[in-house]
Amino acid sequence: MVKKREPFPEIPDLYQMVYELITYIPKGRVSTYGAVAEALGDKTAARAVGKILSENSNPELYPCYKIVYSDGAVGNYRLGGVTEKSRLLSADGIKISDDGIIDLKRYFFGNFVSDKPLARLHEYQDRFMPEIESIGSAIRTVGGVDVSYSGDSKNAVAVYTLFDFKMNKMLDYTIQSDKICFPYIPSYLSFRELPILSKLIEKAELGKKSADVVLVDGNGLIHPRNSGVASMLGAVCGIKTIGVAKSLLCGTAGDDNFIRMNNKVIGKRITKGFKPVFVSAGWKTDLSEAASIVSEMMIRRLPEPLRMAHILSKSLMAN
DNA sequence: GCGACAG
DNA sequence: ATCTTGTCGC
Repeated sequence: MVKKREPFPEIPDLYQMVYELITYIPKGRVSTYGAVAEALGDKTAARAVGKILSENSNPELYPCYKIVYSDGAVGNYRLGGVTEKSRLLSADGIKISDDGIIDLKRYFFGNFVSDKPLARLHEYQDRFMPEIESIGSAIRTVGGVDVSYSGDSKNAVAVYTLFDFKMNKMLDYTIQSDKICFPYIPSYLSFRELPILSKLIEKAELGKKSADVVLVDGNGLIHPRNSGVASMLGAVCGIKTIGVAKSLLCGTAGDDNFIRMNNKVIGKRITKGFKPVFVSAGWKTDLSEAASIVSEMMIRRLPEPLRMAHILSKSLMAN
């Protein structure tokens, strides 16, 4: 099994797929957010399905009122709330009990035809193997990349800061804006942010503003399939990366601050008087040097390259 | 019932 | 990450 440098998989248009899938729910039946997510290939995307349906711009064509909670509760509806959603369902002949529950045994439809694109991405992550090794030569510069989103989450600005490692001072930065076409789904962050981030890295390299190693706002090895955005970004761009996350995606922090999953160390919790951050090796770095680089550059909670990238991208997005 | 699965 | 149409398990 080839574990690296496979071509990056095609990123599906989940928005369009969700809208099309729900048109196949027969009249008088309902489905659930989880069932639609399963048709996409991963039930954990249920919440993303909800978010996508909440942005439905054509309720005449796409009957999102037919999607209810997994316990049979009617659930939310942007255009008129639960009252309107219940009215539409009743008009289809669906009985709703006094406590607002639909009998899913009777009305449920889940037999969607789909090629399950998320399952394909999941498999790609399963095959992906991060290269973990020592950085080797001395670090002179460290970069930080972060992405900020517009209110509707359709556009984003990413910033790559270039820092002098020893001085912990910013030397330069690079900006990239882009449309965002993939929703946020836990453990699938790569597919949302890699397009904009890889463009950003390329632009920084062309401008001679790239660093020896790049801190990424997200995880590397701390990931259910050890395939966080930091690792994938490193592999795609051929750069050394380190993951720095503000909350723990998976695994458990021990008293020794190491994060373990299935008895393997996948990262480290770093606490320097602030709320902790969770560091993991991304691509062609290892945990101990990752932790020491991050720790040395922490004046505040986030290491300076990331803190500045965050501040810059947020302020640029505002304008 | 409440909290969790990066951003 | 913004500004909230989920689901499951502890």
